[in-house]
Amino acid sequence: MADWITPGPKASKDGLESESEQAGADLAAEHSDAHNDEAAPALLDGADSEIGACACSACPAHAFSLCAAVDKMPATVTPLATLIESSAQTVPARRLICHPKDWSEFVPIICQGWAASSIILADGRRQILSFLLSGDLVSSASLFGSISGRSVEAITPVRYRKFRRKDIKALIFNDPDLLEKISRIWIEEREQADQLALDLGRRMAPERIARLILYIAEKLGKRGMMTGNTMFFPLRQRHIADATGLTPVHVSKVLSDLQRNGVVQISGRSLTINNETELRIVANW
Amino acid sequence: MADWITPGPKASKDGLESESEQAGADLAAEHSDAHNDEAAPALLDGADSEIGACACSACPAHAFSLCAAVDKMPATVTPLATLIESSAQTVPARRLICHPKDWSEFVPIICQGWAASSIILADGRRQILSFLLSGDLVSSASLFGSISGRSVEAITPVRYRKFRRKDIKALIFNDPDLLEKISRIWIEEREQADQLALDLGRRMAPERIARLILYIAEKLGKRGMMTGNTMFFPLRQRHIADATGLTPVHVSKVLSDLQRNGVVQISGRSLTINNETELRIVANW
DNA sequence: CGTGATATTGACAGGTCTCAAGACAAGTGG
DNA sequence: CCACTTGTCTTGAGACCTGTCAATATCACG
Repeated sequence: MADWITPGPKASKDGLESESEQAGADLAAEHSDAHNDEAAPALLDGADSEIGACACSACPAHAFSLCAAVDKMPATVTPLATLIESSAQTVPARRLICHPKDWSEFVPIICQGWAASSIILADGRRQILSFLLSGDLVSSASLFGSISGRSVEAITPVRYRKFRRKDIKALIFNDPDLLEKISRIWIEEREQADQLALDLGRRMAPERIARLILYIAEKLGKRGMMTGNTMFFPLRQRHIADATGLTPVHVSKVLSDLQRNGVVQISGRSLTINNETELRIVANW
Repeated sequence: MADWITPGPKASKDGLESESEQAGADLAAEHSDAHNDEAAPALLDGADSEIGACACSACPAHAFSLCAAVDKMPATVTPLATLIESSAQTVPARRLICHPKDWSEFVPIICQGWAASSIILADGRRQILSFLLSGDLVSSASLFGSISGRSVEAITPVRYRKFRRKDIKALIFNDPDLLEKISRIWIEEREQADQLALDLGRRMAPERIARLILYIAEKLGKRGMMTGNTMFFPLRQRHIADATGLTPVHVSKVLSDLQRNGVVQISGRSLTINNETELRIVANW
């Protein structure tokens, strides 16, 4: 054995194995609905109705996502029914939406709720690569080929769809407009991956956390999901830790600092940016 | 000011501003040539000859890269001459190939030598996102739109080309085979970006460095640029530091450990993996 | 021989991790 | 209604990994 190398940090023992529902899951759903009140409530409970009609027209992120293009597609090209593995499925919080080995044929798209895409090592270390909101693909790369080793976990209760990659791919290759749109998503995704590497490699803990908050606020803002400086914020400190390469304990200390100094305020599952200027200074943004 | 936050680490003072040639640049070129002896030497000095003929046919990474497709393209689609901004250019080591604001119109491709693609902050902190070898694009995303804030720096003397994005893009959109090939590059790139985030966020220094060495060895192996367990290794410890999110001082200590324990051996600009099993244990690979 | 870049080494400091204990909220079963 | 569990958050003490600073050596180069 390599006993002269320094041992790695112990993996967090907060496993994913528990199937019990988390506290606050209902609150999360409620809050999420409050922000997406244009979604037809009928679609939420009767998940398996209407295979033919794409529910994406009710998706708040309609304009950003692939669903829009699928929606506009004349059914003559490919019958829509074959594009959709099943109608939207709903899973409770903390459930895995995609297992690391589950990428062979289908591409999931988040319809509603928050999810996290991450890599999990055998020893339990985990790195969250991105948070997914309504209309988000896990990665645009997943449209073209199976990506391995990625897990997708629901943070709030999540409604999602799975598309058959083969069909989606054919659709994209035959539609220059769609391809153009995908390539823009691709560039944006690449940009975000680069920034993540920069954050993890070269920034201190308060900087990383402040940037994560600002990034999420911006993302929510684009979807009209900010009310003033307040946003629905279902992330556990463990999620923040796994996204920023820190430990939950340290995240707690940094967030306490931020709140003690009146920069942000977190209560329940909502976060308010009280002093955006200061937050940007901390974030070096 | 935010005097209650912990200050960030001082940026490394090893700036890029110096224009003097580094020691060992010629050695690097020599060595590189030794590994790429199938490249016609005439192309190396007479860089501006033969605009019409694509020199990529001599590129050792021919099969991996976009150049192959461009090469096969019938000239009737787009005259090759218009695809190429200028014939291959050669820059000495430590020169910037692409400035952060220089991505408006052209896409660089490395023909020969080693380069590093990185993000550099105003305070000097730098994160290397990838090392580029012959045939490598900086990022496949750059084919579709300008990416901002990325710098590309020559590590050895580098020969490269710039393609006009508009033309390349048209080429790709009209050739399904090429698009398929690009999408495979994309997936691979995404995979590597994910692994980088995992490395930076969740691995210890020896793990990161060992993985970097193994990754480079694998990359060189695919190009037939390994001789046994020995490879040309022009990276300065500063490059390793900037790629792994560490400081040059700490990289030196970890590498010293690795060499003291007979895992690897570095002399001059070449690196030998003496004990691959042990290196993989350290790398957790 | 002075200069600049690089690499090595040691002492020290500091950011983050580990471990532990406790508080709190929510759900469960008695 | 009350124990009990589970998950989350907070706080403190101490350890450790890595960064900072400094001195020195080497090498290439002009």
